[in-house]
Amino acid sequence: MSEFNERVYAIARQIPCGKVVSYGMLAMFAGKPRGARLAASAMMRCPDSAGVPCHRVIHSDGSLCDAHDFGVFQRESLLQEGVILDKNGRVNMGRYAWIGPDDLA
DNA sequence: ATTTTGACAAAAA
DNA sequence: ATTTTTGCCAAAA
Repeated sequence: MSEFNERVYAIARQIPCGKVVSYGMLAMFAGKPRGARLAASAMMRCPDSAGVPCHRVIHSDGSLCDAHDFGVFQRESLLQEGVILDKNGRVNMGRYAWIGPDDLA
């Protein structure tokens, strides 16, 4: 597994319940400022064994993922964690965006 | 080796 | 505010 992917998973595991991050931010925390799509590819593997809360990673504009099947799972998971979605089904990033991993602040 | 393909995102329109 | 275009970068075809 690439160094980048490892870091992506390690960081994603730190996302607290009830919070979310964009693929872009996640990529940035993992050291690849322009790797949003790569972070997405990594998440799509979403190793359950690694306990990665892949449903907490969404689009930078607060909208959820387009892939239908995953999108549904993601919406339900977030709602269950108490994340409120606006009438357009989007997350208020100002309120729910995760600040970043411990070893970064 | 070249082209296509994403669970993306910032910029332009 | 919403839709389209452009740029991204690794993996798969």
